[in-house]
Amino acid sequence: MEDTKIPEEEKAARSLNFIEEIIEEDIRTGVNDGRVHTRFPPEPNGYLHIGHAKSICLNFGLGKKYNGKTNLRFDDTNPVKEDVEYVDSIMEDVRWLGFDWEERLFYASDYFEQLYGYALILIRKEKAYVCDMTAEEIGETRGTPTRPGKESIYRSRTVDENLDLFSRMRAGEFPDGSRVLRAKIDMGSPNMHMRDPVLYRILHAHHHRTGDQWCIYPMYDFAHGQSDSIERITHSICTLEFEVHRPLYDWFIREIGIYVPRQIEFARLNVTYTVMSKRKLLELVRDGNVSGWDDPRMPTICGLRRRGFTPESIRNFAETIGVAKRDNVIDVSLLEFCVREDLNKRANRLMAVMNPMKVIIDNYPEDLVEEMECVNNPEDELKGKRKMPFSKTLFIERDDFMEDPPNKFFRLAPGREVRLKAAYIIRCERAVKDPGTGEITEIHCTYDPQTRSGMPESNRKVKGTLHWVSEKHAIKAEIRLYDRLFTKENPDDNEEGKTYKDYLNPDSLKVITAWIEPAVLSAVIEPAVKTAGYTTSGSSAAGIFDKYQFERTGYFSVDKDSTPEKLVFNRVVPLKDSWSKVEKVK
RNA sequence: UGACCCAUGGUGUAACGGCAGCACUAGUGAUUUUGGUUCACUUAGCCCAGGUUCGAAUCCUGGUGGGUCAACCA
Repeated sequence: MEDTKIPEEEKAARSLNFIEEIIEEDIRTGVNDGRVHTRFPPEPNGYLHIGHAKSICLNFGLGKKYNGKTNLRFDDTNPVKEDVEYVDSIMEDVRWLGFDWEERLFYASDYFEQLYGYALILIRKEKAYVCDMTAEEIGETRGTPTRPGKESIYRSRTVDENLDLFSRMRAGEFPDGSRVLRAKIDMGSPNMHMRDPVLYRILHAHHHRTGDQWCIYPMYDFAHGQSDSIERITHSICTLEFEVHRPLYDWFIREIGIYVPRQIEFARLNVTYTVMSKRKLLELVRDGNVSGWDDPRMPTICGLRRRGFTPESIRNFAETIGVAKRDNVIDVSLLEFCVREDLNKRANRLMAVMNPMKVIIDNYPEDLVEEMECVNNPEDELKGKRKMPFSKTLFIERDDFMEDPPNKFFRLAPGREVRLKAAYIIRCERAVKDPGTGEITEIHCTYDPQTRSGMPESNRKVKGTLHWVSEKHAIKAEIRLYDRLFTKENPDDNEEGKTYKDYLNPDSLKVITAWIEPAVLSAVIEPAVKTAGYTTSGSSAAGIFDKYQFERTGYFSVDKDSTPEKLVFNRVVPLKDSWSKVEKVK
């Protein structure tokens, strides 16, 4: 049996994604002397989202796997859209995900002078020229995907004239939009990107790093590949929409005559019930549909962090979804699975009642308080135990009682027995109703003193086990119950005249007050709320971001809005609930 | 009606010309002091048509379907 199993495992271990295959082939054939060097190249014009996380895990993961390096490089060639606010948040997010670029933090703007030199090379080779057409004219003469473009009348300028004009562009002699530097390639190319693309535009704008040093800025195509080359990147991994740019990427490298990196494209991530485009995410923030970039309903990394996702769960998610070239939409339930899987083994349990129903134990002494011992985490003995006060008046969930229950209902009902977890078996004697509304106000039960947890009698078979809190000991806390932001699997797939906003889920946030066992105070208040200064960094403020499983309910994370007076929890994800399915069937 | 890319259960991803596997989801059952976890099982797949081959998910050709590209954005 063993010898059939081993090859199977080896086979599985050898199962590579197409990028790893390319890399291993390159290593095998000695390309770049077997060196592997990747980079993650965000533009600092927005917050990172789960799609970027896929790219981060991919790039840094490859660097690690093949004993190589991974750079963080900000693609900051458009000063009008970029800002240090984004630079900072991006670095925080990458670090939080667990990756380290070491001393290799770079900016495309570091290379502006070098890039300018490369442009000069192309001009001298008669491969680039200054064009005086307006943006509109350039657009009109570019043609369409099915129709070739027309050559610019400035295409035939002499090298000297181009050199002169380009240096004067740099010197600031011309207003924005008056001239550009263009590559001289092929206006008839079936690939639009090869139709004399713009290399430099005039932009009298303040840059977050170079200040007012420059008034001409390179375009993405002219900056990205060359930056890769300068950094000796071996495998430049980007998303599919850049596939059509690759001939241009290669053209620049070849014509300038510099180190040759290789661009490889993969399919970007999509997730059900959310949107991923920076524009739409920005709109949601700007229009107040969410509270900010880090709203726990957002697919942003800071949103997921605040929601209570762990870096491990996101890394595992990225690993599980794989990498390929076909378009894909990942079921959000896989993300939820990944965080449950992680939190199940690390989150301590606590009892919390979300929707309280008063239970009075009629035969329990009036003022007695017993300390019940609870296991903190059944998956991890090392997490130890805690004490929980038990008294005559308790709260259980309203949902855990039914006056006239169906067959499959395993919880409390008149005449039925149920176990209070870590405490006693109780029996429901009667329910008291408000004579006016008919609403049940309290339930009277009796307990069996011989069934305290640990006693021999406690092993008696009962159908259900409930969580509970002692009324006078419970701590009130605000709980934010989050659900998916959209009601539609693909909000971008909108019918007649609707937009993605028409599918916003009105119930994506419900705020309630819950009653939590007092252990939550020592667990949370002490380290968290008493710690001065909360930050969103996730590392500096112990307590904030701490995660618990509220028994039978879900996983919850301490929100940064918590104060010494009021605890706030975010629901990361509910527990799987096979009872709700049974209920739905009927 | 151009160029390029893609096509395997509901979703995602394997297979390197030799029995289509894994994960999520869904369903069934067992265990359980969480209707959680864990465990077992079930349903369900190679876009179509030709060709090459002893043998095709895999190679070739042609369809079909989907995606990308016409910012002085990245």
